[in-house]
Amino acid sequence: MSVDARQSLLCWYAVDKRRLPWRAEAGERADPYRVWLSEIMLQQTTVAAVKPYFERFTTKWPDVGALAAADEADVMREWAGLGYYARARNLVACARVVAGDHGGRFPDSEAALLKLPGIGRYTAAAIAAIAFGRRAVVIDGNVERVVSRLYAIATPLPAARAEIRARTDALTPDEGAGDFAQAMMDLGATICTPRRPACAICPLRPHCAAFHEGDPERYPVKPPKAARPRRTGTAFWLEHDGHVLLVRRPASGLLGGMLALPTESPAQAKWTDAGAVDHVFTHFALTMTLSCARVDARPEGLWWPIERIGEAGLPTLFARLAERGLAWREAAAQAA
DNA sequence: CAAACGTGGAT
DNA sequence: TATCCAAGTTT
Repeated sequence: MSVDARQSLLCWYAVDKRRLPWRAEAGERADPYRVWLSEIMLQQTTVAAVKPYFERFTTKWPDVGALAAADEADVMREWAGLGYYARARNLVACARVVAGDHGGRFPDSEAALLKLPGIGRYTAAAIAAIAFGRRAVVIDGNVERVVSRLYAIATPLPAARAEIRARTDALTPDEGAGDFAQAMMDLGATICTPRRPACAICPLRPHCAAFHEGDPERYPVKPPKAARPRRTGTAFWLEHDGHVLLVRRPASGLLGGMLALPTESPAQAKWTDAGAVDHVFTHFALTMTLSCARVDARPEGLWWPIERIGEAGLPTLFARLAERGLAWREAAAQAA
C-alpha cells in the first residue's frame, strides 16, 4: 500500500508540480544556495509572500559568498516585512559559516547542515534531499497533514509526531527523496489543504484512510490554542530638519535587530498624540499609539531623511506608524 | 516541552 | 471582526 501510494503521488507530481523560482527544471541540478534561501524564507511563510523577496535577494546577492560579504543591516532592510526576523540574522550568520568554514559550499549531509544557524530538523532534511539527492525524511506542516490523513492518525499533535515520522520514513524512497518531499508538500499546499481538501482530484484518495472515514478535515487533530492577549504601547516620531529619529532594536526579542521608531521617549518635547495602530502578532495583539514632536536641538542618534522613510526597512508595525507620522506632518504643514 | 517569534490572505 | 494558518527554529 505504501509503494502504491508513493507511485500515485510521484506520477501526479510529474505532471502537476508547481513551477517555482527556486526549483530546478526537470533534469537540472538544484542550486544549494537557492534551495537554502528559499527554505529559510518559506518557514511559516506563504509562497506568494516569499516570491518577491526571493527575487530581490538573489538579484542583489547571487551566491552565498555575496551574502556572506553583505552588511547585516542591508540584509535586515531587505528582509523587512517578511517577518520572523531572527531568520535574517541567522541567514547572514549561516552564509558566513559556509563561506568561512566550508569553502563557500553548503555541506551535503543532513547532520552537517543541522549544525548551521537557522537550519533545524526540517530544513536540514529538505536541503539534503532536494539540493543533494540524499535520502532524508522531510516533515513539514504539509507532510504532517497529508500523512495524518493518509493513515487517519487520531492521536493529537504533538504526540502524533512519532507515528507521523515512522510513516513518512516508510514512504520515503531511497532514490528521489527530494522529489518525493516536494510532491508531498505540493499535494498538501494545493489539494490536501487544511480546509475543504480537494479529495475528488487527489492521487492518494484510493489509499487515504481519512477519506474512507468520510471526514478528512478532522486530521491532523490539534490541541486547542491559547487565547491571544492584548497589549498597548507607545512609539515616538521625533522630527528635526527633515529627519526622523530611528533606533536599532536589540538583537533578540520582538522585531530583534530591526530599525524602528523609539518606544521610549527620546527627548523632552511637546508631544502630540497622532492616533494609534492595531497590529496582530502571533502571540499577542498590540495597540500602539504614536506621539509626535519636532525639536530644534538634535539629540544623538540615527536620523533618517523623512522623504526616504520607505527605504529604511522598517518592519510592518513601524512602517504603519511611520505612515501616521507622515500624516501628522502633513497636517502640521497645512496648519502652518 | 512550551513559549516566543511576523505577516498577510482566506474564510 | 475573529480565527486560522503558511516549506519551523530557538531557547
